[in-house]
Amino acid sequence: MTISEENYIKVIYHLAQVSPKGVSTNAIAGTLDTKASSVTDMLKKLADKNWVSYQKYQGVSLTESGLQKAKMIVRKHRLWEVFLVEKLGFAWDEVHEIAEELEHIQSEALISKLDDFLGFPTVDPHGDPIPNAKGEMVKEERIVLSEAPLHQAYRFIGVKDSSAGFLQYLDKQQIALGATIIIQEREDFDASLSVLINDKVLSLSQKIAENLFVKQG
Amino acid sequence: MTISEENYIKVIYHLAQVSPKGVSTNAIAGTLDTKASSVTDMLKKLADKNWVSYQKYQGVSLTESGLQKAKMIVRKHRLWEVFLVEKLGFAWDEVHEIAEELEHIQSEALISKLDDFLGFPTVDPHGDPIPNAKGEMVKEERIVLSEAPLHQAYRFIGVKDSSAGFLQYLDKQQIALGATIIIQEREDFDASLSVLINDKVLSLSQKIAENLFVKQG
DNA sequence: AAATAAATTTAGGCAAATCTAAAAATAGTT
DNA sequence: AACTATTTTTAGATTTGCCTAAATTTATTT
Ligand SMILES: [Mn+2]
Ligand SMILES: [Mn+2]
Ligand SMILES: [Mn+2]
Ligand SMILES: [Mn+2]
Repeated sequence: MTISEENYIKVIYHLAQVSPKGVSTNAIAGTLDTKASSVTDMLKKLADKNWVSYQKYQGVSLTESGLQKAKMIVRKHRLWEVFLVEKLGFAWDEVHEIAEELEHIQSEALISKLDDFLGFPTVDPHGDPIPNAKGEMVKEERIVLSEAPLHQAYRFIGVKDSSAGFLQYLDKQQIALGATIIIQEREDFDASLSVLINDKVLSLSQKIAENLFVKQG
Repeated sequence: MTISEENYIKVIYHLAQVSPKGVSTNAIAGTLDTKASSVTDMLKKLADKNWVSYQKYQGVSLTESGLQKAKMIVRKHRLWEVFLVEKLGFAWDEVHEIAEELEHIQSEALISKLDDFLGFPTVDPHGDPIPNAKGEMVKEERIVLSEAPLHQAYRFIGVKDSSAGFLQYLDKQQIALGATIIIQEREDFDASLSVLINDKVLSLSQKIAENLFVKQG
């Protein structure tokens, strides 16, 4: 499998979370910053190799073997992210691009030993689940803060947007994974929230709140 | 710089250690397991980018900037090898191929943090020196055991051949880096050696002895 | 100094991954 | 239902890295 094929498979996997019926050519092109015609070419190739099922004009979805491939790439990506943050001391907003390269290193033995070295982590630095060697992962029950009821204690367990900009904003506000959040008030006008985060009062715009995953307790 | 270009530059660097006047097209083709005509194509490209100086039929040598590039690739290769052995628990005969891929990961910050994490090692698991961020490395004074005088105490500090086969042979004989070696006798007939390694008697063929780097003391 | 052998380069081609421009299919809108 | 806009695919090129076969240059023998 080439690096390019792997990148396509992974993008289709991620986009399929939102569009389970079929991922569009344009959506893939947008994510990979390439042209729709290039995507069409690649989809034919991926279909030939039986990693996606594809019918002209109808979008694609991963086959069982494509799904398995995708999960292994995601597994590698997230394990490397844990390594970069936990062992090398990178900040959580610095690791994505590097992991984007590291995820393509082939060796099975390497990933298995890395997993062991890291203590078999179940989530990456952004709160995303890490598939195990079989592709299984626990999908933690989680909701976005913007839709959570008031006056309940939540724990901040993941980000929806993991762009450097957003992560740096959270750093600046000292909002870190694991923080306790209680919504005190939701403004009718702009849906912004007044929250208590680790006992400090903060105001969060709707844009921010809908990118924070929380769970009860 | 593409992965292919990096592989060529690194091979030219290694071959130049043995042929400082100029590396031949065939030597490169042999090492990279590719055809001479492909090498010629690439040499033109590398010359255009000023990483090698190349004249038809006369072989190539690295330019100053090519040499610097080569050292950085070697640096990455050897640092990753240290990581794989010291942190992940790979054996010294298992790491070369994996490092062959890892050496192409781009991030400067990654290598700098990895170097720090590993405690700024100066040699890799095979005893080869690791260039620092500026490309400087200490070249330890060393000789091959096959040419060393009798009855002196040497320390085993590196291998000339670092193929898995040779390394596994050394493992089997329990000859590890750092071992003390004293030559007791050299056979006239086949130049084989009778040696004392960590106080155990062993017989080494010339083929073995000429692939062991040692230093006095 | 020829003749032969070996090394190297050139010529022409191929596959992967991309692009632009044009054509075709689908979706949305009067 | 017909028209328009959007999405997607096709056609034709380009670049990179590689190949085979043939030509050329350099090295080695007679
Ligand atoms: Mn990637
Ligand atoms: Mn992540
Ligand atoms: Mn390599
Ligand atoms: Mn090594």
